Amino acid sequence: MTVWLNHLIKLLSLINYLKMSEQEKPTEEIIFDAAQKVFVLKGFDGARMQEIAEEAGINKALLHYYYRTKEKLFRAIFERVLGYVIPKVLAFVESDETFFSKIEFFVHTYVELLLKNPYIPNFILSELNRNPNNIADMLGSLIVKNDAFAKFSKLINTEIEKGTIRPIQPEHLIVNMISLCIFPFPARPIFQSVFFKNDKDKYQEFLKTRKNEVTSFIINAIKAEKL
Amino acid sequence: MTVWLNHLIKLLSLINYLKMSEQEKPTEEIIFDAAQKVFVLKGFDGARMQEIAEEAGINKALLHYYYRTKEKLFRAIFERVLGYVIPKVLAFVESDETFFSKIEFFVHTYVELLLKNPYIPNFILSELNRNPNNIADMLGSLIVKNDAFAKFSKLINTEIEKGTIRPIQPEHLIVNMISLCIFPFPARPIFQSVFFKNDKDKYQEFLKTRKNEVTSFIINAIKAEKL
DNA sequence: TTTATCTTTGACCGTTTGGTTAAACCATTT
DNA sequence: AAATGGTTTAACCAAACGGTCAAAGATAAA
Repeated sequence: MTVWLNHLIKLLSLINYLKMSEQEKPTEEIIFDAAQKVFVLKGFDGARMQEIAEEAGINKALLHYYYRTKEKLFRAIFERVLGYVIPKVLAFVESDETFFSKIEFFVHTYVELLLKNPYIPNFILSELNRNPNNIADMLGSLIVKNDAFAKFSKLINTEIEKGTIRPIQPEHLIVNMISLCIFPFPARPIFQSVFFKNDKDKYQEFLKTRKNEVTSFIINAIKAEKL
Repeated sequence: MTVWLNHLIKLLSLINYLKMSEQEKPTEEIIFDAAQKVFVLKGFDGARMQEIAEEAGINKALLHYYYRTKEKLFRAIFERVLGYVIPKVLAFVESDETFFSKIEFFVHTYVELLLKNPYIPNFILSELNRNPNNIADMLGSLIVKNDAFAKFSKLINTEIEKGTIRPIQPEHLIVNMISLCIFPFPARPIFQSVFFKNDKDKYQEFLKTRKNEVTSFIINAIKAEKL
């Protein structure tokens, strides 16, 4: 009888847990999401612990209970964002068969990622400015570990030898690719107002068309001239 | 005799003024330069009025005597920076004879400008994030007034008709040109650590080589294929 | 029911922040 | 030499900030 009751209690507890994991996120995650929202929008200096607490619907003291300081909370958010973004972007090296389709894959995944998370570039850039050394090292280890750059570098040199693309320093090519993908997002307010009379939808449409435009721009820039 | 003395006094006063304008800048300018230095490096939220005062070697109250609030001081700096940067960049439209040399002119002046003022992009981007509407309007009026975009747009379409370049939407081309020039500067800490093992000099050299690399990258990307 | 542990809160603290004020300073004018 | 008006300062202020604390609530075990 007691055993039976015990099982029942455990079952009820399990049901309750499943309910919770659907509706009531654990506090730690609520805080995390709220903090990400505020930090990404306002940067470290502009964000207020009070605002994060309100966004999470909790007391300010509870923030410090889970993440002791503002700096630690920010660091956790920053690492989470990087951990989410970087693998997605590096995947292109292992992706398709031909070199040009790899480039297409890269541009498309990058731009689509930023269409869903348009504030991430500004978030990373402003933190880069606030604290260049720490972050650069952190990023570096994440990327170097994957060895994506070395792989891509080899790919490029192979294509140059094959004669499919003109000679270009791998660093230049990848910096160009990244610049073309990212920059229109943090610079959105300028381009949107100058080119599209501040029409939000038109700029959104413009960003979508860039997926194909930038791809062919890059390929045209590097492909070898026909003899 | 009195007249003679008067002249002498005025002459001495003039000498004194010339001396001053060489060595002792007027306080207002000292403040301005100090504020620019601090704001550009730390952004609006990160900058402290106390720090600006110390940088200028004056009392904090004197800041408020000349520029009543932090917001007003920042705005003055921001307008000055924009007023310095934008005309230099727009000059390319009126510059050389051929279309391709215009592009070369644009890239070279832009990159050289940023080599001298590498923190300006981050400064503008972070302010863009903090206050998109105001600034975008301000930028817009500065550029629209000059009508540079319309002129460049016409130039592009002419070249397309002539068949010297492949069809491309002017907005895409100019966004690409700007992205390629600017982005490596605010993203410096990443690229420098990932590609150059944090070697400052090597990255500086890399940025210099971009002047030619980016120019030919763009031209290759848009020039029409030979039949 | 009691006990022990984890979670949550309101009230509070010391510091820093942007901004003010009244008085001192200083060069001209009268 | 006295008055004037712009400049500079030390001292000060209220508000906002990140962070702490003791106590109340909740939860599950003994």
